[in-house]
Amino acid sequence: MRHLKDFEFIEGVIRAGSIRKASEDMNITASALNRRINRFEDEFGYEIFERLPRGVRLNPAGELLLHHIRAHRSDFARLKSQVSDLSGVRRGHVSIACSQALLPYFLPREIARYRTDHPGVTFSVNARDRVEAERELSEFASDIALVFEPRTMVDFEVVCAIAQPIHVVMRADHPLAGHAEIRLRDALRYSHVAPSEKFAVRVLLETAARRHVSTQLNPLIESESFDFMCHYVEWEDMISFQFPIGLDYGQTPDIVSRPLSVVDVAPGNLLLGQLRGRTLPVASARFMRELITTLSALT
Amino acid sequence: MRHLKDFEFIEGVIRAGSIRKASEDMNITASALNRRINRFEDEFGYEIFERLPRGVRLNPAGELLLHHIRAHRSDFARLKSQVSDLSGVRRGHVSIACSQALLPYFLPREIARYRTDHPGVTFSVNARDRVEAERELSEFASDIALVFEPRTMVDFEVVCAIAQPIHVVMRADHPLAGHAEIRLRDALRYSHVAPSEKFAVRVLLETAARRHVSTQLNPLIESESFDFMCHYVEWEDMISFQFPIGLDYGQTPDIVSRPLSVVDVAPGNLLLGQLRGRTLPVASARFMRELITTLSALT
DNA sequence: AAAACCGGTGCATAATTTGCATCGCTTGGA
DNA sequence: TCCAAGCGATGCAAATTATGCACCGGTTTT
Repeated sequence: MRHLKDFEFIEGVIRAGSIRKASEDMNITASALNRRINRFEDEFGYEIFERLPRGVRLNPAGELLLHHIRAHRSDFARLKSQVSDLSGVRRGHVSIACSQALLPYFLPREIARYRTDHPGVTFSVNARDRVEAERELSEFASDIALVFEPRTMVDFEVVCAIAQPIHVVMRADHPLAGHAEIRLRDALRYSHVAPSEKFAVRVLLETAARRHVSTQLNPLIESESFDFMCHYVEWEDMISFQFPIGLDYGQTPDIVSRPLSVVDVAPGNLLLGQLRGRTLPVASARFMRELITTLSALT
Repeated sequence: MRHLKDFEFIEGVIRAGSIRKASEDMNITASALNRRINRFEDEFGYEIFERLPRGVRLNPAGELLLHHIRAHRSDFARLKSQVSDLSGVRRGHVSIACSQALLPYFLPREIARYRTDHPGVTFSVNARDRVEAERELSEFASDIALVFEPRTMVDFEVVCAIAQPIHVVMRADHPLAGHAEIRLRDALRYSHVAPSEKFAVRVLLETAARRHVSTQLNPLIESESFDFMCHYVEWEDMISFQFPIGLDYGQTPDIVSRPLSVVDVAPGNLLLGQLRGRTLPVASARFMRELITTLSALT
């Protein structure tokens, strides 16, 4: 696409950090690339790079331009997908940044169902924590985010929210398995594994535990992988924590989950969101609509 | 701006309706222009024009592209105004489509006040009816619309709404001037002028009148100019109708206005709006914020 | 003090774009 | 029915523009 050439070169220079390095990456001489950059700045009316002794760096105007470039590129992709939709082709791409809990059961099921109707639509799905997810949205690297309790919310437009109480995951023969609902102080008496503070589960548990001096988290094992933690309890008699949407009901009979009492621990909010004010590509918008339907039915 | 060249040519062709005509307008040969269009369609992957015997016309894909072009151009202008804002220059342009009622008093006062703080900001202000206003927004021809009761609302995002009861405008010695509030059936007993059905005032009056068989509008004079109508009552003893925001309180002592009873006639909604989902240029966004403040204080 | 990078520039060359002439086609009026 | 007018497409040479190469002056690193 001809009119995006300059933008591509600019992004290349940003990535490489210097015009010379970028020129090697992009099959062009440094002098030609240099002239393109200079010409663009001339026409644009403002410098977008600071010239440093060891290369170049975006100045504030350049940061704004970079955001514009990304927005424009994504807009153009959306335009193309709209146009190809006109010609009856059901194509497109959906990129999702999500919490780990959605990876094993929820999203595979949703995506597979969606793809039976839209086999031409491709997906990229990546686990991101709540900070990364928002950054990806604002860089147009992901269309849709589905995360628990995103931390900063300026660019994150919440499209749908559902509450998920934290569940205790344990072997079926665990003493707590008899309860329909588990009190936090009971749970914490047993050996437990827990995720790091990066994750909403841990934050919610700590917040709840701090309400009473007697309750306190003492995870014997910390991990960043919920997959690991939930499987660990199969091998050593411990309890783990996870949101129910990340649990596979009835698939593994020797592992069970029971909700923590919401009296003790506030439920986590699973938030479906996108970049504020952005119009999503058709495929993403359609898939998001499906997600909203499914999530709404969960409550 | 180099990367917009193709877009400019495409818009030129759309305007002219044929490549040859457009080529005359734009200092280029028909053959060169033809090749640019063809090359663009090649790279874009889809035809955007239907070739007709007497010229070319946009196909549906082209319509989408046109919207993208307009959005991109406006985005780029916004980017520039953001960048010039960085360098401390308070510049920019605000374009407004509004109902007639706002032209004589409200907007001049608002704009003048705004410009004392931002002397670098320029304005364009045009009277548009409620259908035209929305079209201008969606074509990026105006940033802000301020109209009574816009008819179709798909692309119109309401940012602020205030209710305005219709006022009766008359000479100070008119019998009705003694009432603090006027009943519709009383008003319609007197000779009156009225705007055409294009205007919200007329629609609201007709709707109200239809509630009783006895009340009926019989305008002796119809006009599309509220300015004309409100001044006419100075010369012949009639009554006219207008929203209070279009009236100049206390400036002309021999002309007075009194509200129609809201029991009889529903108030008109003055709606401040923009194109749905659009991020306005900085200057427009700031001015809109001012408008919201002023309008909110009116209620 | 020298080597390694960096962005910028003059100049010849390569690549692209343009203008001109012309083709084939459809349409509207004599 | 035919012909002129208007349209988009295209081959080819000229003009314009971008590129590559060699090199400059500067700063940082060694």
